[in-house]
Amino acid sequence: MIRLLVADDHQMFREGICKLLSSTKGMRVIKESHSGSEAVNFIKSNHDEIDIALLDISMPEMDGIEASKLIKSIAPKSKIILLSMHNNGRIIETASKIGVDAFVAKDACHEQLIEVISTVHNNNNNSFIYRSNKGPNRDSSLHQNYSSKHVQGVLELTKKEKAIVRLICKEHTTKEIADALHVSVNTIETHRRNIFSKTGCKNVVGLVNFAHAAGLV
Amino acid sequence: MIRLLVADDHQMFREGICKLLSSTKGMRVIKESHSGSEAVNFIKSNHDEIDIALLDISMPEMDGIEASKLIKSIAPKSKIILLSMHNNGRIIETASKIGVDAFVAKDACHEQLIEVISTVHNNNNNSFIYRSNKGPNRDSSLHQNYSSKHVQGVLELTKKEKAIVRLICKEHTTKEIADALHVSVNTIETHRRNIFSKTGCKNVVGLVNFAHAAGLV
DNA sequence: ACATTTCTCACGGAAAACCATGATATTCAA
DNA sequence: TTGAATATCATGGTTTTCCGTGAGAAATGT
Repeated sequence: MIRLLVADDHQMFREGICKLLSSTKGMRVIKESHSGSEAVNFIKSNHDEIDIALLDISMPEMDGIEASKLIKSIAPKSKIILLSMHNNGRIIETASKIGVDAFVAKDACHEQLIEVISTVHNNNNNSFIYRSNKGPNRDSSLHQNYSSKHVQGVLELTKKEKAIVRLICKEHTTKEIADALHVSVNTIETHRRNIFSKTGCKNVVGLVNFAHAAGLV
Repeated sequence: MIRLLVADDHQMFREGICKLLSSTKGMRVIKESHSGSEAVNFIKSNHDEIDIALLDISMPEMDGIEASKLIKSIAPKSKIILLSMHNNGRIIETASKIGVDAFVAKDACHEQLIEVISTVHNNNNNSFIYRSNKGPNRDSSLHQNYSSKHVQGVLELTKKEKAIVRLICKEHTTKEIADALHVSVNTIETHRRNIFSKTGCKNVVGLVNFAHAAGLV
């Protein structure tokens, strides 16, 4: 019996997927969560009750990537499968780097998901599984403009950078953000440049798209 | 027996919701579609087989809004319920104006959806139903800056405008878009201004967010 | 055929974004 | 404690966006 946790902020999707999984032989949904932090808290106090956590990338309070890192640190035996409706190549890369076991796009069918769950459950070689019907979207990587500093694998944004991305996505200008955070405009501009470097975006437009795919908004 | 059509490009969501609906007494999912155009085509050749169409806003080829208009014109008796993960106030407004019967956010639970389906089915007074657990997001409407031309109810973008929005969302500059469409930069700038007016966005960032909510990307 | 909308283009100007580069202070984990 | 990563700030310049305004041509629908 594979014991599952399912976290997704869209209740309708969560209920649907849980219904599908629950009616699959050998699987049981132990816990449904509406946010990353709720999922992490559950696992923190119920160490050995979950075999695999299915986490949506895009969630409020704490996104799937952040939640994955915490879960891997507090319960290293738990397997993690990320779900997402976007399939941004960079995010998939990040996921695999932080030890996530699989990435399944929501355009996959539920049989594929079930197959991945089984494989992950029976698999101990730490390989990374990717499933989608469209293939990873490499559009954004066309615009890669890494500075030499970031050539190698710095794929994650810092907390401050994430906060700035969120403010940008709320239509705030650089000046407004600088005022809000009580720092100089120059500082925010530097952050912006670093963020572009890390995410491979050409401009704010790409950044907003990235934020949607990464669940930052 | 309420006969349903369910259209959503994310197969996993579609399967889940269909499973939930199919196991509800009095409801039957007649047809699943992965795009707006597929849904429209089915209804075109199967006029009287569908009572209610559940359409996701965000779909490739043809979005839910576009599909709604076509369905209402070829099968006026069909009821339409729009589903969306975002709940942008402006889009909801548009939906109600074009005669959609209900708007249900994906953060609602499936009981709410079922209740709305029943209500819509038994309702002939053409009222518009809205269901979400968060309430419509009015953030973007804080930045309303309608020009006098558009004060009254021009809520929809033209085909060209939609095309331009899509290009903007692909990180193309105004000049690039002008070249691609073989028109002057001034023309694209005018389009941009009109688009901002219609959508109430402050800048491209807001526009990209709108595009995501409206299913244009 | 006529009115409305849509699409096209132009000019001038202000604001914001974007780029390159370099530098110092702080924080934090090894 | 000592690097490494993070966060801070600066200077000067180019490009792009954003705004207001006005207006003619093309397409569309009634």
